[in-house]
Amino acid sequence: MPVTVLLVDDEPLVRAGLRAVLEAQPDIEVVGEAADGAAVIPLVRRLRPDVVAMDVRMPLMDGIEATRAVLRTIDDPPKILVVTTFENDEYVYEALRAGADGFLLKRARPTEIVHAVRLVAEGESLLFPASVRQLAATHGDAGGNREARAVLERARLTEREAEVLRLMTRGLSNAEIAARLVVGTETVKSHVSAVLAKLGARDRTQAVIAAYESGFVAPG
Amino acid sequence: MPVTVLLVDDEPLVRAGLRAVLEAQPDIEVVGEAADGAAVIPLVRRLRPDVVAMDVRMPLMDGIEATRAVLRTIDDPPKILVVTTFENDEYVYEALRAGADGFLLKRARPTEIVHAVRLVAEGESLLFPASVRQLAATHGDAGGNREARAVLERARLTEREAEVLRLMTRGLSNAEIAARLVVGTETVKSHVSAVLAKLGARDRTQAVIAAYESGFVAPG
DNA sequence: GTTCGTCTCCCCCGCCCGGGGGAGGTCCGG
DNA sequence: CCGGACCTCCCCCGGGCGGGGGAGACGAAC
Repeated sequence: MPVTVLLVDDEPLVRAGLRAVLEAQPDIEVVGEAADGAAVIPLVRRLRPDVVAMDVRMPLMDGIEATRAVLRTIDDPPKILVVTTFENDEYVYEALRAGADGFLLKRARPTEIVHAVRLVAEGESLLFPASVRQLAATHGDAGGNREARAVLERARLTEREAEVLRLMTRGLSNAEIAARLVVGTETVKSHVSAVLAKLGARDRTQAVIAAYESGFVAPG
Repeated sequence: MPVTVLLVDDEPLVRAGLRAVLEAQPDIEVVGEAADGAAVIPLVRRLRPDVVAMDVRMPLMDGIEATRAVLRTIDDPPKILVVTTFENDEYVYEALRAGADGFLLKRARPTEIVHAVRLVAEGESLLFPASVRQLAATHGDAGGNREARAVLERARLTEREAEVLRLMTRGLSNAEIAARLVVGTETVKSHVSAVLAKLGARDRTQAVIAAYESGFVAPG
């Protein structure tokens, strides 16, 4: 069965864009749209979407409030994918606190958008989707770190994946990790790929950054 | 003129190995050997080597003491390249404090050894030579960070290189950095290579790790 | 007993990365 | 005036990396 998505954004253009991108996927179905967070609750009750793509900034009720409302009033709530325009949107931290499962930049490429929807639908948390990892890297606020750590935990790396990530943060290559763990390099590649996917990282460097920024490893 | 090196190690075998590796290079010349730190001062006075490859653990006077002695009593002192067997040798921090310019693991590959000698001879500090970067990553001691930071400063990245490193720590690819700085990707590659060389990093991931471990960038 | 998650390994493939070496430009200081 | 440092760009080249897809083995949970 396909992944069902509810779009919540005050701009019709953005909704149309998201719909076009997502509907192009055979396994994703957009089941509804809303122009404001205030309309979300009844729609979620009726449509029971797997994922809600939620804009942060909306006129009546913003994405943070709407996220809180959904999680508070709906049992077996849908996954919340927060959609934001700006990288340095402090609201994303609010959304994290509110319980959002992932983030998405509006200017993300279609493949990234699709990827993000699938990931959250599968129950994986998107720690550093698209360029939000850059936000984490730039944001000087100390409070943000705690949330990131919590989300990393929710990313639920398996034991082996966590071990591989730890060795990545030591600067080891795939071959070196393989030697250290006494497995084949192909195995390591599998784990590394899993780590990259779960962290929303494009390459091992971004994964290591995510590890530092989230407190998975600490410097010094 | 060639780089002149003085070998200081209590094990003849290690000295022979280092000599063999270094003498194979046309631009490197081993001008002397000593079996203990206690013999270093007069030898340095007489031979005036560019680099002293100094073992840390020696019977009479260890490498840290010898390093302090050399820097204290010799004007225009040679560069000190500390040679150690173990990755987790707390002594390397002592050596850093004492003013050593670089580190070298005995099990490093010949090319790495040669590379390290050339680098310190050129006045570059080896922040994470060979696998000492792994030490920095594992070592939980908070005190170690200050030294690393100091050495990073001594690595003297140019302004442009520092900027490139900063963008690397944001997870950007060479192409993305090029776009950001409005230069060609080949230019970025040059800067990246320079950064890797100065930090003793093998790839951008290790460079980012070094940046975090040294305090060049801080998480959160 | 069957499903599911995890760990393991395999193949193919494109591409970015990093090494090596070279070269022109500016600007500053000796 | 002439180095020297720095920034810029170029070439060639090999290899590691990451994506995609598949598959077998094992133990735990249902």
